[in-house]
Amino acid sequence: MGDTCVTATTSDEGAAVPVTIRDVARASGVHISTVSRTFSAPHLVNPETRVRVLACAEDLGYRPNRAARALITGRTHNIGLIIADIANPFFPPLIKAAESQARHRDYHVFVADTNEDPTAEEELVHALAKQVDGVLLCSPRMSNSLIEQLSREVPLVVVNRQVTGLPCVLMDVGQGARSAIEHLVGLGHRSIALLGGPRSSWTNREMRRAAGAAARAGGAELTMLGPNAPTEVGGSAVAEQVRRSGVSAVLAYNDLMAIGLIEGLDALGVRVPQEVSVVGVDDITLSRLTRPKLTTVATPTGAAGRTAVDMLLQQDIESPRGARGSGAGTALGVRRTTAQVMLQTDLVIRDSTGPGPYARPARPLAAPRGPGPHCPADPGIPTAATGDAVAS
Amino acid sequence: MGDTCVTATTSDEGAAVPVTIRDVARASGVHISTVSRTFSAPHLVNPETRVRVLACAEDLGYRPNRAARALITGRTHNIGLIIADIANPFFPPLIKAAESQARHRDYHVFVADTNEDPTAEEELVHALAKQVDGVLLCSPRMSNSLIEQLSREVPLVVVNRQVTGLPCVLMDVGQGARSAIEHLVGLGHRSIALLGGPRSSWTNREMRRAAGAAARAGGAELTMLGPNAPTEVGGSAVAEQVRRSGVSAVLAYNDLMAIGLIEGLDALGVRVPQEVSVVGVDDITLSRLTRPKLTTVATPTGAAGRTAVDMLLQQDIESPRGARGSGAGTALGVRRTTAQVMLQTDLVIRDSTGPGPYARPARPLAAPRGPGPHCPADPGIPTAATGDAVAS
DNA sequence: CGTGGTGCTGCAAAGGTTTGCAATGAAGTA
DNA sequence: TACTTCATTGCAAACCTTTGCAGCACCACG
Repeated sequence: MGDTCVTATTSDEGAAVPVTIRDVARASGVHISTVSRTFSAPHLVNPETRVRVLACAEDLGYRPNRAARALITGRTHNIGLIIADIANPFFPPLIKAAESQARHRDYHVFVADTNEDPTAEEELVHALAKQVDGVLLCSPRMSNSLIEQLSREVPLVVVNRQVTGLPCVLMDVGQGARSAIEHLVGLGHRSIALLGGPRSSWTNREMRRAAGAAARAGGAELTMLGPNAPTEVGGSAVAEQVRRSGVSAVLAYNDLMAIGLIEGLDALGVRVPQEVSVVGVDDITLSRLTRPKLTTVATPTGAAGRTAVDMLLQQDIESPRGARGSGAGTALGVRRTTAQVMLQTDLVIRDSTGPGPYARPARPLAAPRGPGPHCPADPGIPTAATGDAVAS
Repeated sequence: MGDTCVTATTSDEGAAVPVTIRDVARASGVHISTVSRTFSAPHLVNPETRVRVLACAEDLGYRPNRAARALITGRTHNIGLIIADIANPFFPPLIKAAESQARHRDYHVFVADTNEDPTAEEELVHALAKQVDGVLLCSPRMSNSLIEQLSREVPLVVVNRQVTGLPCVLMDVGQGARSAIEHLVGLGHRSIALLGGPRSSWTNREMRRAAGAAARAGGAELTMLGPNAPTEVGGSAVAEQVRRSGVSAVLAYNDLMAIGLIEGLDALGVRVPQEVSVVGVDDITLSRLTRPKLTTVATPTGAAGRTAVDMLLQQDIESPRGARGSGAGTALGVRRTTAQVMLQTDLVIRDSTGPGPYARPARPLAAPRGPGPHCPADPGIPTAATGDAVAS
């Protein structure tokens, strides 16, 4: 209704003529198996024949049917990518990196969004299992045991979570949280809040652990607030609570929450960083655009995507699915190699953190020693740990 | 290198035992065709048999192989979604809506990112053609003729572009641009710049056309700047140019550019909206978080995603692919129904626009009549034109 | 008792491709 | 000449599922 305008027309149009391997064989006067080999094992066919077949194929617009190929090879050349929330700007760089890496290996990526719902996650893995060669689970919310169980159905690589026996790509948020707390303590903050994320998040647990330890070591008091939804709304919702708690600094689960919190504090008339300092995690593009610009722990999302794809593909190659010839399920334990890769994080100091109540007046705005300040133009993501960092 | 840590272990683990329809048939003592029917045509099998088969299937963990099914039915129950840039916050809501709509219809969505590259776009359509039942082309950058040609290979629905003979989902950016210009003229601006986007974008052409007409009608001068990359960088890059041009207001191709521009102007010491007013297009979440909050033309992205999926599925149902039985390609023109849906846009007035040089001093901050101001909490997206708005 | 209908199930072909094996012919070796 | 090797190609089975057709048993009706 409303002003929505709908125009409809009908037209005669030629339907797609599916051209198969048989058509190419007929056109080039060879057997279909020769055509097949022209594409999947070119070195086995006579160069002359090959060019003839290729010409015919080109001519007819032939493209191998991946479904049929998958049926017999057991490899679809697709990989699934399960994302907790595609609208969270943390993920797009990871997705892009994974897609590009996959494309280089002649793989396609199936992206699915779970809306942070563990049930949807499980359902999605099942649905994808038969049409992909493996699945990348990004920031999964389901239980470890369920993940392990699902991994028997389809090869899995887990991102942002540690599951024993499964290949994992982790970001060192522990180190990141430590740097952040040290930075805040160095600025003279002694009363700090940790704005927690989803309860079932590995990252969340890791941050609590590391931040707690770092606060103790620095003689600061750490208040745990949460769990919260990892969104701006989740952040702005606790602004009042933060103000009441009387802390002078906050480390948020991610940038989105940090930004939401700053908004919320602003609405309450609390100024950042003059009255409260805020640190985020992820270094999403947005964090460079808000006022004040966000101090945050940069996570190497692109590298994580690439590494995860590499680990998945490597794992796949070792254990080809759908073994042929042998009779009934001869599933004698396949020796599988799993690895865990930990990627470095980096504190990026911008404008949302400032001196706290216990700041030494001598050097007012001095950044603490340790993790040096970064140029905001350079995200400071290490290039280490791309594919070749995967040990066997 | 760096601090990257790699841990590797090997473990014996049971490989996935692929359980097929045959296993279920054997276990439940019926023929495979009965098992097949239990899943795809339950009403054709004896209730008793059905429960027995279902029990066995459940027991064995059987799940139909979609690839094999696709081979014979010609329908994969997947749809492809080709996106110009997944990192552009305009798209995630569209993707989410499309996925959710597809899921309701028992379809899965294959998302792919082209990085705004027309060549990648074409390649992707080809690659997807055989493994999906249809493709949603979102903001395509390739030529109309190429799109038409590809549509003979796989059913297509085009979003944010008008291609005759093909089903299209459009957002009325023309109306949006008009409202924006009228808003600016009403505020007393007479010299306005249009920050153009990619040259090959339909939205871009449409905006130029409508904005030009509206400016003429309002007695304002419109300067065209562009083409530019539809990103923050693209926006900040023209800040200097905008300042030199001496305009008092700018309508940007999208919010990302508008935000980038505001950043750029800020760096040059030009204040928004005091010295220059800026309007964006899309109403991405981000536009509510920047300072100043962005005045923008809200586009109904979610509705577009849902509508596009519906149109694709409807089209698919009419012309099932891979007709069986009939001999060689009997591709006698299939009667296909195409529709074009135009979705309404809406001007959302926030803080990045203010009075211009010719503002009437009487009512200093009065918003112009016409499109009323919106409550920022409510994006003001009309709920019209979801699936059922598709005429046949 | 014969006929027709109905409800359920089995049979077998089909879909497009890959691949182990066998066949062919040519070239090389003894 | 006879035997081996090699490169190239064809043959046919296999992958897993769907579906038109036919068979069967059973019931009702005339």
